Amino acid sequence: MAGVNETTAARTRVADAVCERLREMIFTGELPAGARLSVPALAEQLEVSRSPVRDAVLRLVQERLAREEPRRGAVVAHVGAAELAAIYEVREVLEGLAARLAVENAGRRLVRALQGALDDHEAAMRTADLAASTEADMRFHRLIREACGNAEVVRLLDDVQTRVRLAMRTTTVTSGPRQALDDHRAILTAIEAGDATAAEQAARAHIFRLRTLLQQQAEAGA
Amino acid sequence: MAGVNETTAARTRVADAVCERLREMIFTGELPAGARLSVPALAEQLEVSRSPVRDAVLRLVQERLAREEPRRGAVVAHVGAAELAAIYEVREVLEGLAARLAVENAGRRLVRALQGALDDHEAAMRTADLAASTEADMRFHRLIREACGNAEVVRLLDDVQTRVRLAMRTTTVTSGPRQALDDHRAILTAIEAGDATAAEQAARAHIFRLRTLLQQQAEAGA
DNA sequence: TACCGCGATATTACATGCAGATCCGAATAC
DNA sequence: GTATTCGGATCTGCATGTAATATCGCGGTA
Repeated sequence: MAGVNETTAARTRVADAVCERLREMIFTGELPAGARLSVPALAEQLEVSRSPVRDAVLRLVQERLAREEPRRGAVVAHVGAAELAAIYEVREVLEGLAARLAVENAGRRLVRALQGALDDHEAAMRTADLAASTEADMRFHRLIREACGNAEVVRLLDDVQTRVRLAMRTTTVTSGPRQALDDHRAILTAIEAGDATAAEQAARAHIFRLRTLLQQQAEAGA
Repeated sequence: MAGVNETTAARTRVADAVCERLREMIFTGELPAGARLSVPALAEQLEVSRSPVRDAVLRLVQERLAREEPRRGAVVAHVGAAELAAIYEVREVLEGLAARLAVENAGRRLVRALQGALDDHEAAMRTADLAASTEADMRFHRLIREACGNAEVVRLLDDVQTRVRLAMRTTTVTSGPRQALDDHRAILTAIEAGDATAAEQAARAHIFRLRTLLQQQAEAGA
């Protein structure tokens, strides 16, 4: 079980560990977009039998991290510009919903946590630490959706974030962190004020701007 | 392969057929909410081996039509009132998005199709044909989302509709067809006028009313 | 009668066998 | 030089074996 149970020994399920490992390999680029997910090859590489690998690959397909090619098995999904735009259209309304619900549900604890994420984000920007900046950015969004009290919203936005991460690997796009910081401030202000409508609008505007930015980059790069 | 390949002989994949058959069994009530999805038992009943049944059950779990009980395997999901409310919150913003995009993308062809669905819906109401009424209702929504040009929206709303159907089986709720008809008319009017904002608002208001209705029924039933 | 331990049964999750299908490359015919 | 066909290797998808383990009924005991 080398390379698998090292990280996840908690669950006794090999298929879960394999699935997690494959996700990791996809996000680190070890398995780039378009790479074939050969069940026997992966089984040998991860030193497990084919059954859990097969289960894991099927799950990745259902999560849209992999695609079933006609008769070539599964390959790592390539999230193109058009698909990313579609995802962002959905993300816009979902983040707006999450922000609105978060205002209605949460209190000062959320505000403090968001302020912390924002501070970290600012600090990371000052030191030009891209990784920390991205982490703080994602944390900000995660805090909001997890405070919204709607499990469906959380699940769908988790899914969105995962696929956006994949798209970031497959296509070279950046999400304009400077604008993002201002946007986040506006969202936090609205949440702090307890203004659900303003929070929804600010969150939607944030994602809308990101989408516009991505479209411009896609057109420039094409 | 009795009872499986009868309906779906096209795809050479047994697991797909089993998955479809299980869905059917769930929606017809042959497998009620909470029923155990025993892989060996289903394999014998459907006269296939355990492998495709296992694959199919795992897929149903991922689609949230089944849930993994700790160590009892999978059971048919029970969509409770709270979960249904959460789904409807999401559905509200997604249907709104779909309506807005549909206005921006589609033309008279869509309007005619929607008018047809509406007419059928009215006719079904007059004859008190519940099944036909439900069908026309669902068709109306499907037409809009499939005209929106965003594959993500289509997929997510398909998912929503599936789980709503499951909820309708598991809990006894009706979606107030009379109000729905008026709502649909308002949506169509906005689409016909090419007013994207009005269409979005009308679609959201429609789902919002349904959600309110469901909540009232849940409270009354509790 | 209520409670509890225990054995029989059944199920999950993983390992492995196997047939059919597909793709790639090489050799051959023209 | 180009097109075609054949062969080998590999993969997918289904079938089945198997160990560990949980569930459930049942009889014994207080």
